[in-house]
Amino acid sequence: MPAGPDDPTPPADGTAEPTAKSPDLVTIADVARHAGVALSTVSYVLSGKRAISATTRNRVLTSIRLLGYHPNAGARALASRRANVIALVLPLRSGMQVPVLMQFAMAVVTTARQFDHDVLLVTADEGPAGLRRIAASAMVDGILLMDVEMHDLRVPLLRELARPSVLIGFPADSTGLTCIDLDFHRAGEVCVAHLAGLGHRRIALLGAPAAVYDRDTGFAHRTRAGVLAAAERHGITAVALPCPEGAAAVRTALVDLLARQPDLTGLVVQNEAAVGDVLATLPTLGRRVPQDVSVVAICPDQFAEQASPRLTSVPVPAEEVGRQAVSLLMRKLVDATVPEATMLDPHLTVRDSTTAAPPLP
Amino acid sequence: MPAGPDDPTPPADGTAEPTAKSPDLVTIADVARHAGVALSTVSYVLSGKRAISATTRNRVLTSIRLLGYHPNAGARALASRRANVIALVLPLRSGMQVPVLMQFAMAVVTTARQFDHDVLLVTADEGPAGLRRIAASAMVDGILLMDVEMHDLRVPLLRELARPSVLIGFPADSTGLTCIDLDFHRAGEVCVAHLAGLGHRRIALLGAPAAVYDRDTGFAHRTRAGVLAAAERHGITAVALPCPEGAAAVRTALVDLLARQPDLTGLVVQNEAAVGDVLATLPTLGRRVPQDVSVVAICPDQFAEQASPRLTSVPVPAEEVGRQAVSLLMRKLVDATVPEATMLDPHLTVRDSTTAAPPLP
DNA sequence: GGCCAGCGTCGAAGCGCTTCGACGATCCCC
DNA sequence: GGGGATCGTCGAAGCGCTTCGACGCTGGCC
Repeated sequence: MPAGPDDPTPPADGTAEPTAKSPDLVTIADVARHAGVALSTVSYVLSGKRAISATTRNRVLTSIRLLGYHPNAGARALASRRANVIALVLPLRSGMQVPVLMQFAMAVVTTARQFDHDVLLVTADEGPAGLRRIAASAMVDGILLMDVEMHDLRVPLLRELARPSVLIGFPADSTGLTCIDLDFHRAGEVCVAHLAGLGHRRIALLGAPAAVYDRDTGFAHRTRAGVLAAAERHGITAVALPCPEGAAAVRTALVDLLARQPDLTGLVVQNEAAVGDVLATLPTLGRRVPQDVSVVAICPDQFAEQASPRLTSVPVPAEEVGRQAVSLLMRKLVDATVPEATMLDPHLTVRDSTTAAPPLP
Repeated sequence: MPAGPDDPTPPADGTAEPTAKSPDLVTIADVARHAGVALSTVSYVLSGKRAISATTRNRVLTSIRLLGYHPNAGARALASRRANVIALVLPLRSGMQVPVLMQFAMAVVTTARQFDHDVLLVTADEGPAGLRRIAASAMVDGILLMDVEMHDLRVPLLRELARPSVLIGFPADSTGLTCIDLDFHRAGEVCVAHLAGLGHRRIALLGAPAAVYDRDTGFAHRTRAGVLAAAERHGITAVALPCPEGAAAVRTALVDLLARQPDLTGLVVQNEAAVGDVLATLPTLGRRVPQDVSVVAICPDQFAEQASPRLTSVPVPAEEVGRQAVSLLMRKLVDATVPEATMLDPHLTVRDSTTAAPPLP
């Protein structure tokens, strides 16, 4: 038991038996009494909002430790009008983008804790009403919204909500909002530039499943736009197709694609759930990777490393986005002004799945 | 004027149209005044803890709607000693089991909302101290703990914590605790029984990555025990190996396995992240699935359906576990007694990856 | 030596809600 | 027709904390 995990200083006192069963029953009043100071003094020790002499502070801190005091969150929220909790709104549908989502969520929780905040998990299926409830009940101080669509119903609500929020992803109109994301337009361009630099002249983008485009999800559209723009600029031809998930569906999609573009030599894949199957299927269609077809993926590094061959990729920096999103939100909570738009630069890592274009037949 | 962002103007009574934007400023007192009843009456309308005449109730409800009233969560928690929030403790490490985790988390949130509770997301990296903090601060009414290890430090803490909890997974000693999980021992047995029934005499289990066994994670050990026990009972030989993730690592593992067991015809795979690669690699090692080797997976249905060939599998019923875990916790919150152990029955779905054993050479 | 500044501490007033006991009105039954 | 049982409503007392104004001290300065 003395293996206390992050207890600043465990029971300093030989005999003390503060472990007592009594759970949340120790209040600030108990601490004050035990330390022989006023209740408000304990509060000021905890918040640091007024100067307290070192002597008093130590006495209070000792009592706190001895009694195992933890401030009651509800009372604190009520009195201070700060819950020290932020909401993280995730899309309900599981399946798509899951590992990235998870990485992101974990980064959010970890970072929030560093700011002494907790995270309330909210699913998108409650829609705008859910946001309103969470905000109006003063349950959270701020809101982090993921998987924002271009024409998201929740966006106008957020604007009027009078609670700070940060969006992951960009809606069509982001004025007055704080948004952050990877710069997917540039990510698309970077992939194409890499392929073009290797001499590829006919390429394709295999993107998210069709449903994601239909839902008007920003990142998918932006990547496609980036790919097509860069292709035009480099004077190479590119087609962009959605890409389903599941080995069989991927095969069908590839067969289709190769029928349309038999002399295709470069592929950009933005679908982490499908990229493994793409790699496994291409050889069975007579296309070795990278000798016949070079593949660039937009996916988490972890996937790219584990694939075979290891994938040249532009990683989605989920952790970085999570961290920065929380930081932005925290700055807004203490009402610093923050930039409206933060676009993270894409970085392409060259691995084994791309090489110089084969000589023209 | 009603556009005032956080104008403390209370409904001036009479003619005032308090619909205003003012966010969390409408309190139960405003509602009471607007409806012309006592504050406590509004509270009783909301909680239903005392009879209220239909007339009064409707008047109050109308006022609530008109004013856009939402109870302040902090005040409610303070007064009622119930936060209406449960904690969901997830393992920090992303990567492993991610889609199952996500499915599970979503089911938890959705179910909790049906019970009018919200979910606080906690990562395991704060360890026991984090649990203690969450519980002692009365921030949550109950705790859901995932990814329990056999000898989990948090388990003894939970026992003494005086806050209801439900564990997903079984620690070595689960007395006094409420636990729920798929019955992995039987899941292992069911897989073996299926293969044995098809005439397979030499099989193997490819399990979780070695780290998971080293961490003493219950489900991995239990499945292995179930597989080995059933194999013995059926008089067939079985070996159990951990299975790494990533296409290249999977290939190595398979090559090893086939070197050790060249006449192997049945495979149980309990590693959703690797099963795709297993299927893709076996043919390249001269083993067609299912003609030469039958494969049964323990993985989410979604994976099994999308694989090629479609996998005979025992699904991990993540949603069901999530739902039931929340239900158990809710029952404990109103202090009903609940069963200590809930083991969900495994169900094997036959698809295209298993078939009768090839004739002996 | 007396005065004015902090400094450190205290007491009390809420924050918005739940809940308990009280108290008129009804209603029913004998 | 009167007495006791509801029924519906109200007022007030907290829940545990933050924060504001007040106040006694100490110390530097003229």
